[in-house]
Amino acid sequence: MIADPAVFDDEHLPRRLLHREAAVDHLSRAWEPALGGDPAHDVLIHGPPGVGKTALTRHSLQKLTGHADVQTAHVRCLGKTTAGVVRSVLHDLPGNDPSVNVPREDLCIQLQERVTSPVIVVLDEADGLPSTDALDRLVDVENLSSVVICHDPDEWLSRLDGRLRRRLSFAEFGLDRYSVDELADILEARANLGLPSESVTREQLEVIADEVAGVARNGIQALRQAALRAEELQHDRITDEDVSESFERAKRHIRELNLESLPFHHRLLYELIRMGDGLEAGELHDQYDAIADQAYHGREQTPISERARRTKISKLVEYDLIEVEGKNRHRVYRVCDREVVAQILLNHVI
DNA sequence: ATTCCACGGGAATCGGTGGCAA
DNA sequence: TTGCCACCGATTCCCGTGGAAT
Repeated sequence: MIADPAVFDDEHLPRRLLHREAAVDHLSRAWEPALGGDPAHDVLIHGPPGVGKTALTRHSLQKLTGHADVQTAHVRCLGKTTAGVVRSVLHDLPGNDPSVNVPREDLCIQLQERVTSPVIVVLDEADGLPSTDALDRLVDVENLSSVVICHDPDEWLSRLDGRLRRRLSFAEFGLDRYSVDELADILEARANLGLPSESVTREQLEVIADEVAGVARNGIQALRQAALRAEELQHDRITDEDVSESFERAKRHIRELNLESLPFHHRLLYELIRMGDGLEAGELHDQYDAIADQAYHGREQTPISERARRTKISKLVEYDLIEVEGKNRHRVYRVCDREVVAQILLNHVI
């Protein structure tokens, strides 16, 4: 059923971005100076998750670098320190990576030296930065211009000093969620590329677009899951049931990927919570202590303190893997989807 | 009103890595 | 080669907070 799986990857960039013409124009204008070898203008792009901010930027940068001598760096800011951001920019530019123990100030100096012609740096998920210090460092570099991608522009701008705020709000724009029709167009284009012709109807695509409320990323994943289900059940085209089942499957898939990406501590706590099906904090800690020695036996890691467990638990919540009910000592932990299982062996322990 | 208890922020610390100078 | 230093991520320790239980 799926002719080309890559079409449904998060990283896949379509040749043409549908329904983002205005935004593409906006970016081209801001970057126009770079065509003549001058620094581009800074840009602030905002909008809810999954509406194509990153795709838009990557797509437009690709076009730009095709006919202008511009270097680019794409930084995923989430959880990065200032040094981490600068390091990541250096990584994307030509030259060797500085070693891990180079002080922050030296990294900034290296960056100054390395940027001799126009460079555009994308700070993706900039809300994830602890401070705006990283941006301060970047704008200090001559010839370097930035693209800041964030969810809440007001919150972001309020964190900046006047000079930076003016620089960024010069070319600022937001992306909205797609309408059902627009997203259905996007899904149709993907289906044409990745699925055999006529395997999905326009109506089904609209159902998906509607269900995911205009969030392109989720829509594409749902379409993929619908196609996978059709494949498993050997339908020659996607059925309405494949579609209605696809949403839960897409969510589950994302959760499974998230869970597997986490270290052992997290997965062990997750598994305890899953088996407990509604555990109070006290119970959770007791169970952890009871099995810790055996569970960690033969592993590099060692059991962690209660405080550290709380940090892991917050991470599980952040990743939408568990939920918390109640307050204070009566809060209860529960997994969001009991079908999502951590692939660790606990049966011999519990 | 007081006690209890878990949360979560922040500072200190630990362990591993790698450059650099003696 | 060896010792020293700076980095960083992960962890522990300390503690203020706040709502339920007593």
